Amino acid sequence: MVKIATWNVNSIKARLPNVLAWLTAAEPDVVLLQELKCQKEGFPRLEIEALGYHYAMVGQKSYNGVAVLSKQPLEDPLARLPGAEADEQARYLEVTTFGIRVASIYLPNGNPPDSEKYPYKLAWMERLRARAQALLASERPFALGGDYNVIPAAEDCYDPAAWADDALFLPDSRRQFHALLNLGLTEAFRALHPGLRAYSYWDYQGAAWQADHGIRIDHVLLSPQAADRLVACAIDKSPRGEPKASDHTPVICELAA
DNA sequence: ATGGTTGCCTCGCAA
Repeated sequence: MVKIATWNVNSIKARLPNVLAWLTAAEPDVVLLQELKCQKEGFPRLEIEALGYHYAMVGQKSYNGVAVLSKQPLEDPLARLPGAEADEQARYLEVTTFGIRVASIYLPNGNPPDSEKYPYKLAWMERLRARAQALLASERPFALGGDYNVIPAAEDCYDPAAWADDALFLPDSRRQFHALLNLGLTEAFRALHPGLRAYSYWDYQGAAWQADHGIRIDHVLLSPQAADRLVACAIDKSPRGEPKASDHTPVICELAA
């Protein structure tokens, strides 16, 4: 069994005690982290390695930044999403571990939709689709996990009307997300829990956590060869209720060995 | 009701 988790930690430095406590309790084999908000030298590698994890990361000052932690070594890192060589935003890291190709994804937020940020988001999603297509041709198991900044459907949102004009829920965002799935990928949580209302993000503002005003935007997409091994997928709400929590909580899936 | 929360490390921006 391989336990793969994804978690947007909203600053690895601010979140370090929470992250270390959760790794110790949940014991995931592979962890995809997003929004590190630091460069390589600021990454708390000693503390992570002390828990038995190898790691790879791509950093950026103050914004973005993604990492992969694994109980086994990481091979063949790809530190950027192909298709825009001038793009300096640290939002993509792909490695091989446990014999599985995994990517940690921090998809652009895209707000406000009338700014240049929205076309950047859609173009980034098109690049991701092209990358997924190339990976599918390998016919090997892979998992693309992270903060997709997309609410796939109305049932993934406490109040769809409140999000109607948001870049996370606009039709073009959802269309592009479903185009990705339609390549033949399996969205692990929804595949195992059709119709279940569950969220992975609650805004810091307006007591959203206490009111359960959440959205489900953190996803793990599996290739057919990985989906055949999928035995469980869950959202672990407990870290969101801790002091100094990230606004996101981990999503975990288990693949048979 | 144009509010409110968090993190970065600037005096605003991004989420």
